[in-house]
Amino acid sequence: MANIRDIAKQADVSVTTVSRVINEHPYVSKEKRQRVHAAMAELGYLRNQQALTLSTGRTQRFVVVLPYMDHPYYGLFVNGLAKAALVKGYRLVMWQTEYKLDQERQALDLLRHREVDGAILLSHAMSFEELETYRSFGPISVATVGAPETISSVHVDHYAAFATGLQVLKQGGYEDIGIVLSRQSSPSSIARQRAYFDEVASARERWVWTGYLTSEDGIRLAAEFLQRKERPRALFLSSDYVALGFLGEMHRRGVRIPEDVAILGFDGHPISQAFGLATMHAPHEEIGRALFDVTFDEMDGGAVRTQSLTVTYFPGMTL
Amino acid sequence: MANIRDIAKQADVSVTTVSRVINEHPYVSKEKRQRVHAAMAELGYLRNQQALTLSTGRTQRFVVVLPYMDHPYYGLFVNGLAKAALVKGYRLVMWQTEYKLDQERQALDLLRHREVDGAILLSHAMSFEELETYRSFGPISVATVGAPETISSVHVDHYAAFATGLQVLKQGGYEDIGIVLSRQSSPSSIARQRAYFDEVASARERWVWTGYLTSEDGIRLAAEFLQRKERPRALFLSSDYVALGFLGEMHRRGVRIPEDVAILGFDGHPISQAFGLATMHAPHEEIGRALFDVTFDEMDGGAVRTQSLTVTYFPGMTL
DNA sequence: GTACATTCTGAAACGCGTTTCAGAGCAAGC
DNA sequence: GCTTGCTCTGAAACGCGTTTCAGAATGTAC
Repeated sequence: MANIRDIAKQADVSVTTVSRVINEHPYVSKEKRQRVHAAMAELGYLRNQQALTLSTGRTQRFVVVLPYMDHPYYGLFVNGLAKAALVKGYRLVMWQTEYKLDQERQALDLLRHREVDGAILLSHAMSFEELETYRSFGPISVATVGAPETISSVHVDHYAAFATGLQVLKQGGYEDIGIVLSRQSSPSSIARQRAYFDEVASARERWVWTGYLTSEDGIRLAAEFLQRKERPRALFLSSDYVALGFLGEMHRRGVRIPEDVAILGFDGHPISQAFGLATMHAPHEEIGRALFDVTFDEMDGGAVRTQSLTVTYFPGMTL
Repeated sequence: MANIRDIAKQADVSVTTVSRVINEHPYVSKEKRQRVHAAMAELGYLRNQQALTLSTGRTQRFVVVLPYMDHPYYGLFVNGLAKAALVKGYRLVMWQTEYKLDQERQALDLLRHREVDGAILLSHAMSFEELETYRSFGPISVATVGAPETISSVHVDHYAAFATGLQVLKQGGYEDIGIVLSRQSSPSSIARQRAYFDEVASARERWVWTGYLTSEDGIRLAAEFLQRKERPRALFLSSDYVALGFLGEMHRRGVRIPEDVAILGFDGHPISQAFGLATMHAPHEEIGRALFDVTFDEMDGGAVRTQSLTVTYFPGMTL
């Protein structure tokens, strides 16, 4: 493995000159430039990224923190992140946390130890107070709501999104509406529930289901839903995968959708289209892209930004 | 940001001693050890991972190469990879290629430039001959079949898996069977098609559909399938997501499954269960885990390994 | 008392590219 | 002819932790 000093010796120039050639600095004579190029070709020179990183203090990496790698929901964001990272020549280090605090801390320690230039959290269990303690080590951006002003955020306006979805249901003639949320105490769930109570007259505490994340949870929900004596006429589920699990299981049990119960999903996964699931399409890929860009800009002294994106209703046959 | 030399000065010892304390080398007197610990605490010392990497030549990172981040199929592998990486304190750098050769080359250049210690390819367009040229820069493992003996491989035995699936269909009384594959020229597709021609008497070239990867492709397939005058009685699809897209769209069009056409999927995604899709469950997470381990072991002088895992039939209501 | 082993310590070199600084050579401007 | 400014060059320092090597101090064995 030839290094920059070997090249210098071979081309009979200084290491400085070699470095200048590599970085296309103008002040190198044509002749020496050629000698250096020849030497690099001859010895098969490859720049050592580690040394570069140590020298410049830039790793060209961001850590992406997310609870589950195998939930398609995060794939949408990561796709956007990856595309934006490619443009800027950045690498993404993925960190799966399963919402465990020590895992989130480990991920953020990458920032403290200068292993990455910034951190992007798609979802997190950590409080913003604690998250802020890492802020001095580099830019931090989140896809969640409620971030303090030191932390950039690009997110769906969950309150507005849920309000819109509920209006769609109301306009469809549904009055008794239940909602299905993911983690009970997450800021997004809180905003969604707030919209529910504000928007729906018949809203009741017991028609709020929490703790549903996956299609398996959707299957479980179907059983639980049918056990209730009194049931809402429509369900607004905060995840397409839960909605699809619910839909499939209801179907299997011979329950008609939307005649017996109407459902509206959330996210806009491609697979939802196949089953005619009505859903609120959220721009997750776009958020991923924007999260990367804001983190990148902040690294170069850009301002902390908060951006709130809106969702669009995608009609389907389930309501 | 205090460095090791600052600590040395503060504790009035040499940098060597500080390094020894950090690495828990036994030959440090109790007293100096305490002084060093005190100095580290006082100055808030954090070890610079970059310097460590430059010095040891180990990055503690692998690059994971995959075509699409947002296809749930890869999530299954990555989940296994992430779990194994966590155990060994390794980081995963994700590289999305969209099957573009230049992207795959860029990813492997990380290996050449010593930005990562190894490369794990979940799927790739690159030939094994070209892939082998990167082998001298570090361990390379693939989840695909047909790797040369210098490259580790952990994969599903696609021939056996497809043969088993076809036998399941035959035992179900289906004689006219069609197959739906992903990329036409991929080694796995070739093995699958081979199993098809070997196993099914009525196998015909025109009942092989190729180029179907996503649920959207599955929707498209439904339309194409119904346009055919002559049709097989059963379809074996090499991806659950294609199968689900197909299933949903057929349903929408009023085609009965399995009465009009039976379907068998492949992968064993959780969502398939919700729709009662019969499928061949492949141990993708397990493969991810094994891929990490084999790459890791190879880095420490372990042997190149080839491991072939089998799939299991998961019954459903679609055949 | 001598020989050898063990424990402890630190200076210096190493991994490798970038950056700063000082200086030389040469051309243009007055 | 002299000053100013640009072009070009390289030595040395820097980022920071690890490792090698030499040496000192102390303990144990015969």
